[in-house]
Amino acid sequence: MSSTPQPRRGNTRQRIQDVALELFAEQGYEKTSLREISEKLDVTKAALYYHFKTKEDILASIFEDLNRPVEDLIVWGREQPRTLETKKEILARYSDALTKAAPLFRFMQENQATVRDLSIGATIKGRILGLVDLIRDPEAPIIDQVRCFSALFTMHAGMFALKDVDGDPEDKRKAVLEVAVDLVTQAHAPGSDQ
Amino acid sequence: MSSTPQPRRGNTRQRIQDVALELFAEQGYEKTSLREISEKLDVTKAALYYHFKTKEDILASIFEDLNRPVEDLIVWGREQPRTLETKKEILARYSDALTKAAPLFRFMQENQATVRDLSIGATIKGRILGLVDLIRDPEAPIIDQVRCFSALFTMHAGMFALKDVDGDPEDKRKAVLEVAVDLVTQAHAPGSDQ
Amino acid sequence: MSSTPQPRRGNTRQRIQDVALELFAEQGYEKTSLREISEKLDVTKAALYYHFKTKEDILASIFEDLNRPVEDLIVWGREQPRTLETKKEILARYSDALTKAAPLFRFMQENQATVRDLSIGATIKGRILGLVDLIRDPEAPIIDQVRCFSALFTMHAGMFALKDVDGDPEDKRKAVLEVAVDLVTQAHAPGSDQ
Amino acid sequence: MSSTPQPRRGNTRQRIQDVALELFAEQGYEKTSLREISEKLDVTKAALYYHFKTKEDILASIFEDLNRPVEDLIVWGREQPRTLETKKEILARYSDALTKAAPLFRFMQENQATVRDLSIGATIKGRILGLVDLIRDPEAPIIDQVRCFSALFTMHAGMFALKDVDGDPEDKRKAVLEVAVDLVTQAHAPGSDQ
DNA sequence: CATGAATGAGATTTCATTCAT
DNA sequence: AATGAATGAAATCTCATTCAT
Repeated sequence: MSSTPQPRRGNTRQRIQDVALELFAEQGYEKTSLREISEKLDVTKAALYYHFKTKEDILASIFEDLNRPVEDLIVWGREQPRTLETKKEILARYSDALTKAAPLFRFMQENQATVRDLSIGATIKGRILGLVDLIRDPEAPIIDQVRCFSALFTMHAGMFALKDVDGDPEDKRKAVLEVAVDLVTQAHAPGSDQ
Repeated sequence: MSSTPQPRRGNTRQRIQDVALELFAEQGYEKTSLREISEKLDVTKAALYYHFKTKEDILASIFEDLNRPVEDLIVWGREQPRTLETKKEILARYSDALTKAAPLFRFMQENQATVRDLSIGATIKGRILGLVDLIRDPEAPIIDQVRCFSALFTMHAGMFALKDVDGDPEDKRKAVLEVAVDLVTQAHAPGSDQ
Repeated sequence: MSSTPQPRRGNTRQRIQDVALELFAEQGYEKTSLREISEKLDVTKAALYYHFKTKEDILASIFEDLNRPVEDLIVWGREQPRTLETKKEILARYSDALTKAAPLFRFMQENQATVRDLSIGATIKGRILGLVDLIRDPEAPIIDQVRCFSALFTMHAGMFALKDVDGDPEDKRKAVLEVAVDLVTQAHAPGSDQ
Repeated sequence: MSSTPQPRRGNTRQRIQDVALELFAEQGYEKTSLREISEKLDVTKAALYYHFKTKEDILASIFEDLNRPVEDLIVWGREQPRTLETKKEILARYSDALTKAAPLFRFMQENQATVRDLSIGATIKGRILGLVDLIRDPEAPIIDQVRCFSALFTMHAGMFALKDVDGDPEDKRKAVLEVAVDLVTQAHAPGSDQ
């Protein structure tokens, strides 16, 4: 006896987030239906709505949880002197954050159009600009500003685009970080483009 | 009479592609419905099906048309000697191609998850790898390979992410190209990371 | 052969309105689902959406069609001299209109709370006030204004509440009209309440 | 300590009824969800189920409580001689009852379709017929019976429809009552319509 | 006296697609 | 070259209700 009624554990909310992120990252936000999520969790769709107000809310909650380190990083960065050393440290920490929440960032990378007009869209844009502003100098020549953007793109895209290149993941991560650091270093040097 | 230049005559197919691309780029592929497209064109949904077999087919046809220059570029590139000069030329031509079909590439950039499992997904991946392989050396140290990827990411993302930075678009384009060229140049130099 | 595919006649829109009104009047607006309507018509739910944008739109279209006579009556009434004779004629014509579109008016009578915050709510309120203003004199003593309201309520409610009283429907209709006429006559007489 | 008059103590049942009636009257029965009620009370939905068996039961309990005076009135009326004086008194008392439980009666007025097939539907119909039977004479000409119905409709609808007419509420109430009394007086007079 | 967690049923709506005309 | 009418499948979401604790 007591076969079917599984012991409703208190971690359902977390499990929803986990499964949702997994599917969102795999298939995209719109192609992932709540039915799919609930079936994978073996609960009803309505159960999702007990824990989250909307589908969008599920994503928002995931983002808020997993993006915290980046937020903290920005806050930290703003308090530091704007030296090259600081910038390198920021890149290093960011690389770390990206790696730790890889599925979220992969998702954001691959679903920009979708995410753009979700409620988190504005937030995300803000975070990215916040980051860029820690490493670029708005007075610098355009090319140096591009280098700073490029450093971030490289880290973002590098995480996922290098899957097909073989080599140890940690090595690849370091290589990506190094390229980013190079770019920022060049951008930081005065008269960098002569 | 009939001085109003009734612009429908055989060009419906083209108009569908134009409107579709505009909406796909603006809102994303899934959030753009055939109803929306047909309403903007002032035809019925069924008319779309006279010209295209499926929604996906509309996108595929757009891609095929607008991506041709890139395809040609790859073919051309393969016939050239693998010198730094060639690589620079490829980047320059690619920059040009990206600019000329900006909405398409913006769309691809922002809808990766969607595009990935559409029929064009594999094609796209192939094109990108084809491009990368024109400029990177698979025997080179990982960091140089990353630089090559980075050069391409920079051009892709640079097109759209720099909208908020002020400055003349053509200047920005040149700056982006220069950064990409720098990256490839560094990657090309033997012993680039010592 | 040719058994199932019924010859899609061009009157589906009308049939939807008919069935919808019938069910709305019988069960109320909210308790009538689109599933129910479509099943009774032997079409799919989606077919309803080909003809109407929303559930509310179905009701609105019914209202617009069937309420036209009342609208015309108000227009007509406004052009007449504000004599007792005119008022009597208005009541007579209104009684007629109510009878001819009985299900609609029964529905409105019994679903006031629902209808109130549908898009037609404001319209309906306007029509009723338009009617009242044809027969009451805003300068008259309150009691006479009440008599005018009462005349209208009587006709509205009388239509449906008298079902249980036996007698010929046409006789009942005449009796209701007569009571309404009496009320308005009393209200019209100067010094009616001494 | 404990000076703040913690108002929850055994009165939850009452508070549920109050809030429920308020929302039912404002928005209608179906458009008011138990979630809404419980949120407004700052308790959980499950708490409602501790006090009431079903949503319908909440309404039924409200009705039973607030309709008692009407019930008593009917009982009292049945013991009185069927004189005009008695009828007038009944109308006066009914007017009073309607005013005292205005939200309930407004609710019933505006949600007839809903209430009709709830369990209280039959009860309500019974009460109304009970009232009508105190003032009409089933042997009288139809027109006089209509006058009696009309007197009641007038009181019911008058309560809410006159909101837009300006004037002191108590004055309006008296005017409505007077019209009703007039109607019943006319109905009572033998040979009233010659 | 009440909550936290969940369910089953069902609602409205949207979409890509089809096909006779 | 295109339309009018419809469909089947699915999506998101809401609701009244239950029950162990």
